[in-house]
Amino acid sequence: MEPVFRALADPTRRRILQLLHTRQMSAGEIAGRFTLAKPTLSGHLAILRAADLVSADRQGTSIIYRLNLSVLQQALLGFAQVFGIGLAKAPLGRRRLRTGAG
Amino acid sequence: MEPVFRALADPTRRRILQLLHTRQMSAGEIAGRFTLAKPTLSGHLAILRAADLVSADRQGTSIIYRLNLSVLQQALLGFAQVFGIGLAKAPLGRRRLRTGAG
DNA sequence: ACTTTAATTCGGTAATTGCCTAAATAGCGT
DNA sequence: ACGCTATTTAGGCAATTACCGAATTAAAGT
Repeated sequence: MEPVFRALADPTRRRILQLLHTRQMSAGEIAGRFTLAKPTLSGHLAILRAADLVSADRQGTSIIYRLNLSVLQQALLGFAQVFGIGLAKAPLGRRRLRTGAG
Repeated sequence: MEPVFRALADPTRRRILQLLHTRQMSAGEIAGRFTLAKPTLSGHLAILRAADLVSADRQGTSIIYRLNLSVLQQALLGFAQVFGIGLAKAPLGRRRLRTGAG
């Protein structure tokens, strides 16, 4: 929980999570969405990995990152509960995917 | 939202919010719950104020801090919604207050 | 084995953070 | 105005953070 909140503190890392919520993505593809250098993004991804907010799997020369939504949910839930804020999984199915070129 | 997540990153500040959820409290009383120096706590409170997570009202020589629960709720809601996580206000009424000496 | 592509690790820098003690500010009672 | 209590501001220090370019590691194709 501590590393999760620490990870969420940075806006770049929150954007990465949002990006990975739409679909899984390679490190390079993620880096391409930002104006930061790749080593910088790699560092952010390492922090997200340490917080278990994302998982990484090598696929050829690429490393594919995906969001661990349940970890994020659990962290938000645990925190929100302390304040009597209820938190519930959304009805199944994500936001509609965009078709065509992004 | 940015300053809120930045504020939530520190465990001391999260504990302060939890403390203020049970009841409002003076700066000194808050400081008494921690082993940190008062100026350090004062700094944390300033950050929470800047994020609008707490409000401060002078009452005599004391300054009474109270939690802005709705701001916390809104921040968590806004963030959670992006991930399709629903978040709802709890049924009215806080955690039972402790009677007697604390 | 060499090259290409993809990502990380290394080494270093500027800015921020969290902490402290000492000093200043603010209100209240005398 | 003086002293007491409560809190913040100021000044400084060590640790962490976010960033970069250069070098390294890893996998796959030639």
